[in-house]
Amino acid sequence: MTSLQPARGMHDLLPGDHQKHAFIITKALQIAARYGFCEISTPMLEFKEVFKRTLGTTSDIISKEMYEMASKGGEELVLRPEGTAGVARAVLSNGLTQSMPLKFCYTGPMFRYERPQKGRLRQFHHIGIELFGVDSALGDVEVVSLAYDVLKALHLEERVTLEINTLGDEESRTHYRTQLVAYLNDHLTKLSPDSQTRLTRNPLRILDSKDEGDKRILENAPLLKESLNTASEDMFASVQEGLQTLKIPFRINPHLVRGLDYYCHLAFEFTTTDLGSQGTVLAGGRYDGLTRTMGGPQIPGVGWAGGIERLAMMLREEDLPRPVRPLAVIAMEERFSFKGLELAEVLRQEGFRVDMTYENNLGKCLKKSNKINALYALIVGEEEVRSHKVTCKNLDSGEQMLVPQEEIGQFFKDTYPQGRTGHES
RNA sequence: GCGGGUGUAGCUCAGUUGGUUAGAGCGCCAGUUUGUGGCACUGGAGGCCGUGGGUUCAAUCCCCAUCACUCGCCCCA
Repeated sequence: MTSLQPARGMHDLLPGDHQKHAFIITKALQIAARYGFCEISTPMLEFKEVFKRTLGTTSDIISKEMYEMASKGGEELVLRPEGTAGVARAVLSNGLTQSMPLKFCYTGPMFRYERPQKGRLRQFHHIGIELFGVDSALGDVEVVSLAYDVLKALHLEERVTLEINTLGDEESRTHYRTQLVAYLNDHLTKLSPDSQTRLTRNPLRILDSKDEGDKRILENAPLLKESLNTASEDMFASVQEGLQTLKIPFRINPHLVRGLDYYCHLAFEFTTTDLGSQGTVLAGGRYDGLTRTMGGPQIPGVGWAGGIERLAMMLREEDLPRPVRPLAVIAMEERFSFKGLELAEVLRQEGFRVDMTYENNLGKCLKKSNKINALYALIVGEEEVRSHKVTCKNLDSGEQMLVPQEEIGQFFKDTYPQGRTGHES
């Protein structure tokens, strides 16, 4: 197949969007660092078991959305559909369990074989954090607070709603599941077909149903709240208290359920109405049972993942950092091109962004300089070379002056200090 | 995976109740200006009308299939 299209649900990230992604990632990592989280990377390919054991075989992700392949040695490998299980695996593989707590952040592509839609791709990108080894609500609060700070840094906090819920500990959840299943079984025939299958696979998910008939039945269903044991209740209360202390607005949504098996206690989602049906922009929760399901020791954990594409779609142009305006070098004749390149190199060493204009026609080159939004054009022609100077033209004001070539670095350091991107001083 | 919509120039979109050379705006290139840009004017390039098949004297238009995107469901970030 030689179609010139990318494979379904796979998108090229062109410079415009790439900048948005980079901006989101930079902000998130920066803020994560303030909370003491370190960046790690885990492989995109993992043994299938890593996800199968932990996410639950009934979840859609495991049952139908994984890109699977066999290695030459016959091992079952999959493209990772999410980040948490891989990070947890890395904790165990590398024997990091000795020094808790562990605070990690990560970013990278994830893969799910789903029907693509806006905000739902087959290869998409997550930015996520995981906190291991803290079983108190303090961890939950800190993790949510970190998420909130990231959204604030992206100027998104106003357009997003934080919903939280608790799934309780294992005891509470098991108790509740029995109650709920018993109740729903009485209304089995009136449930939507989707919910009828969910009843056996993942009954808690029915709480989240959008079907009107289901919603009516659920009005009288037993509440998870009533099945919580005191430990679970206290935990949830502390989380709320912590969020209130930090003035993070939230709403309790008793119907909020996470799809993956490893979640317990806190579940939360930041959602938006701006993105159609893919409204969840960042979500996570607590997963105390995860490492044990993997065959390791029991290590409590909380974390979240944000969908970079979804966040990027919400960004407004004015919230993005304005790119630094470059300097444009124009050689009037071909024989002066290397002179121009030499000047460019001096300025690049000083941290300026310098674009060569590549042609030898002044009018054309000035046009090109405008197009790349250059602030100055540096013109090197016969006169300049003879006098060892360079014409520096401000493209906003039209003013221009002759600057001695050996002073060019200092000249721009003085007149255009903001232009020195990435310069280490 | 289920149900609906869309696919015409680089982008946003007209259009043809089936009929010769398929249009606009923006963008791009060139000229007016061979050492001075943005504005303006003039000209130009660029489409197998998503792809494959069918009906027809004739298909960009009708039919079928397929691919991609999109909306809702499902699921999830």
